[in-house]
Amino acid sequence: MTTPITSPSRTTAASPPVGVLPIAEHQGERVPTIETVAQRAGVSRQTVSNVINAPDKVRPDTRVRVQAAIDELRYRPSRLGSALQSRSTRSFAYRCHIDEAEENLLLDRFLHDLCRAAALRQHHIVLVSPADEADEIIAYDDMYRTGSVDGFILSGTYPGDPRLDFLIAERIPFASFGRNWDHPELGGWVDIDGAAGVADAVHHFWAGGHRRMAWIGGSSTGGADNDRREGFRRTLTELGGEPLAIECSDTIQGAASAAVAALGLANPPTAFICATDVAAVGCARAAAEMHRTVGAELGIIGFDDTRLALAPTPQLSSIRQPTAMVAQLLIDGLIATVSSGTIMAPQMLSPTLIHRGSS
Amino acid sequence: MTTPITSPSRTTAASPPVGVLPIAEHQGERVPTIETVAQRAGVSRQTVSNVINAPDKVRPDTRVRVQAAIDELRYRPSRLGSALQSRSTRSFAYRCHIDEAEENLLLDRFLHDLCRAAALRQHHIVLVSPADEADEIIAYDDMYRTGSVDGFILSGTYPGDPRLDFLIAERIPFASFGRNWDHPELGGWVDIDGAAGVADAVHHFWAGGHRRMAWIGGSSTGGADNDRREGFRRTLTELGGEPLAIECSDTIQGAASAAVAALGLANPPTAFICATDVAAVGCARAAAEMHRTVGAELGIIGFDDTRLALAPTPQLSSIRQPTAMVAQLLIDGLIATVSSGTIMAPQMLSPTLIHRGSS
DNA sequence: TCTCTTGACTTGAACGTTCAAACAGCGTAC
DNA sequence: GTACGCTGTTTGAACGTTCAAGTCAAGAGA
Repeated sequence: MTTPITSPSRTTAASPPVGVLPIAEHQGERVPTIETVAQRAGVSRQTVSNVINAPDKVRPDTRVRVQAAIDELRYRPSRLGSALQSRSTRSFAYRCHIDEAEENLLLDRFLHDLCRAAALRQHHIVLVSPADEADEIIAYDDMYRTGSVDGFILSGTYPGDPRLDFLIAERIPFASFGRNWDHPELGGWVDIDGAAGVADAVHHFWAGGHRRMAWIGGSSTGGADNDRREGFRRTLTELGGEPLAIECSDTIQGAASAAVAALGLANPPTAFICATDVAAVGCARAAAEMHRTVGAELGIIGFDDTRLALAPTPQLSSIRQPTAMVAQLLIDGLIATVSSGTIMAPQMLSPTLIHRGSS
Repeated sequence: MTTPITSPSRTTAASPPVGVLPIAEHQGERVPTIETVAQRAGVSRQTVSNVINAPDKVRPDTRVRVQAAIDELRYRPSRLGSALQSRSTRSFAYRCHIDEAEENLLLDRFLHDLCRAAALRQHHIVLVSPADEADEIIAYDDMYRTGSVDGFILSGTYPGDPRLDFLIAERIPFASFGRNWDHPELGGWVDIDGAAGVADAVHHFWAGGHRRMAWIGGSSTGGADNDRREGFRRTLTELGGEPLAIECSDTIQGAASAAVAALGLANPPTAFICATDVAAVGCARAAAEMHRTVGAELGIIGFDDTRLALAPTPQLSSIRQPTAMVAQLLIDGLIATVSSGTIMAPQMLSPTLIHRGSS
């Protein structure tokens, strides 16, 4: 390469672009349109459109001729043109949940699944990144009114969530990962039965001989956390055990000290069921600090089955949420909402307890 | 609420939507267009357009009249309409990097920063989620040709990265977090001087009396990893020290066992400089296992300054990348590329060593 | 008074698509 | 032999915006 080297600047001020590569469009090369293809194939634009959208309406020989023109010109229909006409952008907005304060490996996975599910249906995910809660609703309103997206995917709903109220009141299409805690009957959501997942874990430990179990979770008032903790309480009480629920900050360190304290009690738990994998890793660390062996005698089960669960030795059992399925159901549900104008039926999915060395 | 409760189904099959909420558009309510506003204000559409895009071209009294109509109707200009006309969607694609195998807290943060930076410039980020590397290029090609986005933001570039070759060859606008390793002089990137960051860490430890330091990093062939490791080697050699570079899998566990092994050597290192926070947490765990106190006598410095660095006790020093700045520069650079047709000038930013208890 | 300029606003056209209606050609039924 | 239907294709219009060109009235300069 003989291009002269532009020495990289180290300043933080934005410097003007240095010209190197001429973008095709700036070179006067026009992107082929449906009209270009039509002329090339000697047909009208509508016939080209039909070849793409309804091939059976076109005589086979015409079809191959048009297809050849499409291939030669590398024509792809403009999403803008069809969006304007069909009044649908084929894209949904999702809030970029990344908050430095919380572990969110699960939502990362969900975001990934969401993209894939959307792509399967020829849709795109557009991110929103509001500064705060009030801004979030403003951003949604703006995106919908400008026609940037057809609807919204939510996650992490909670009792009194203003986003749901807003979207329903404004009659904007949405689908949510997380039930509508206040009015589940309204639908528009897919959720995981967290209480059932925790119940599985309790039964598993009970069958393994554990009689004293502790719940360790965040102090969050979120609906999902309560649901899981209550699942723990109820199930263990039904079995005749005495539930111990411990609140701690949602960090490895916070859970670790809480677990150390619990293990120091007069009648310490022999098994921990955790609201998140973060808390579970904290328990594992506490066990190490107290020189206790994790496994049959000291059980730990996490939640979400993220990569974190694989970090300790032994690896941690965890309750896995079928995020890919959730994503697919939400995308399909939201597409249906957009086209039919009706909210999707609610769906509750069951999580799966993944067994590893810690239980 | 008296709406009849639809019992949530527990099946995994997608069920048809149950109607509850009529979407506004399906009720015959038309979204206001520029024409609606024009009629309401008794002016032509172009005047409305001017009020929005060039207010100084409109007489003040007309302006307030039109603005009142806009407010009353809650009119927002259609992004589709203007995009079609201006041939620009004001959106960029970014690949959803989430791979179950790797820790990516840094890229999460970057994604967040990217959204914010884009929003500041009235742009949106659209996600791509390709199945594999070949699919990635196909997806880019598709998105660009269909006019779904104006350009691409890349991250995690590496020597021989086919994406850069493709985008340059096809003359598609892009900007990359991570230099063009093969042809840095072509520009189009913003990167962090990883070697310089590591050099800072080495100097810091050297000044603190450490003479034997170890580098712990993944076995990745990525450009950034090599750059950082070589920065370590070079700096320590210049100071007269003897560098020890250890390769391990990029997991907490992998780094921990590598660090345990290193600490068991005849002439063990007294400080670890790590390619990622993941590796640094592994070192901290190794120290705990070997009953060594992290701090002045056993130093650890991580990379990326993610939440992970805050998990151990003491918290870990880490080399922080200014991702928000990178995001802003890339967005501005890409916007300039789209409008001018020239690739942005390369920019190298310096990372910052954040001091905490571990060094 | 006539022309020229300026400011304020309007109109036509275009961006790339698809829906709906129109149309041509051909075979079939009465 | 006219009417009808079917198939394959074309044409007009519309989606919502903005650019470019146009109109029209008022003020300035000669």
